[in-house]
Amino acid sequence: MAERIALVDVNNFYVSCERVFDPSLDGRPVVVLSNNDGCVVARSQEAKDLGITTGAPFFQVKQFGQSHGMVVRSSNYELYGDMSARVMEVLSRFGTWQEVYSIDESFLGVQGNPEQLGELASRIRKAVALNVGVPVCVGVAPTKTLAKFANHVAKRNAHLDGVCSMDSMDPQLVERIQSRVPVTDLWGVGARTGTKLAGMGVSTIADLKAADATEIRKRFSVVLQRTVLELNSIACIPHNEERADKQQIMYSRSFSSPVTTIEGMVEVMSVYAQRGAARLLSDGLWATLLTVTAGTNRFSSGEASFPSLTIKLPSPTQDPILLARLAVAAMREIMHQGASYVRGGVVLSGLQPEAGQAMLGVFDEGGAETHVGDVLGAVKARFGNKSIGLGSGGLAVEPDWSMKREFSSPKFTTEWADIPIVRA
DNA sequence: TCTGGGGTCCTAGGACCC
DNA sequence: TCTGGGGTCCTAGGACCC
Repeated sequence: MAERIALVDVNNFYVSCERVFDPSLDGRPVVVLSNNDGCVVARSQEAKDLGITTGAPFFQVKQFGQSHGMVVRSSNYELYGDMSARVMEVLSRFGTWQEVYSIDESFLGVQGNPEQLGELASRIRKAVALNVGVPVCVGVAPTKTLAKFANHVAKRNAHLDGVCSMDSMDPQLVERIQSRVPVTDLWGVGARTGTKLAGMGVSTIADLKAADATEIRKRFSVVLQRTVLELNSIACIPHNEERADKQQIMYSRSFSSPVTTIEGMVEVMSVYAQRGAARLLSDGLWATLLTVTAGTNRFSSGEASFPSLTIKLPSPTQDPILLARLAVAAMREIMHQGASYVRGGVVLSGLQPEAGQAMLGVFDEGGAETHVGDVLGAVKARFGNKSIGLGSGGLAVEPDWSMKREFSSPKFTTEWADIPIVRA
């Protein structure tokens, strides 16, 4: 009985979620766009086959795609978040431990002989398809890095039926594959490191596996050294089943049209700070640092500018009034007269649990304001995000910089009015 | 006309302390 | 004229991930 790690992820997750509720999308090229309908962030296999790349600006591929029958969706994070929770719940039944790694990926602790591991991987796949309706691939190996690699192999070889368990593979075959796959396809090796490695004659996974781990650490970092060890079946990336405590909360968006006035950015900061405060409240956290950022268009000619300012909060807080006021004041300080901003953001960091502050709160003059935050949060939870807000954050009408979502599907699973009706 | 958002971890270097 | 060494904490920046 060997201890192994399975990496399960959903194929083309956002597209697969859309397909569950609209089967007419099956077999067609489908893309899902980023916020503001800016870039392509997810593609169906058919869209990949058309040559549409991740990150492609939508306006550049729109014409071409649509002339090939491509279907476009704006991102529907309410739907994807809910579908993700369902997938993770199903996966949790199969592991001795589970680490949810991203919205569509999870590591699982699994055990068994080679035959049992292969069967388990197939069962996982069937269970998710049956219970949630989305397709997954499963990679099983002794380390996280190799599990990611096995998953990569499962995805690229249709005859494997979405499953690859390294224990059942001929070692020579593994070696052959590793000597063909570029090192930058590996988890943890990006473009920068790839270039530097190429200069040392390391271009495939097999090359990196054969490299001297100590030397790699000297020239790169402990991160890449771990990758080398993991390729050699020495597990050294720890798993944290407990979600590590959040380090920061960021609310940052590009605008659907540029903001050029101080009043405009003041409005943005007020809204964004309140969104950030709402997340602090729901996570039970206080912030001690507040950063505001703005940015001009980095693609247009001329000097781009990205002003930002971090301030230390007078005391740990989650108070939306205080945060909005300080964010607005900070933005007034850094923004340039006459600049045309296409994005803005509020970052809350130096986070600490509110529980530790409960006793101090009694002596804290911010106590009354905090109460307002609770009320705001409760009203929003019950009547929706737009039901109440402070000052310029309480906008009854969408401002013209607010997000564009032209092709959104309904919130099939999280909104009563949007729940699909089935007639038999 | 139009180009995402939200994170993590590691390292180097400076400030400060004894 | 000589000008330590070890430690911690913080921050900025780099690299990576999905």
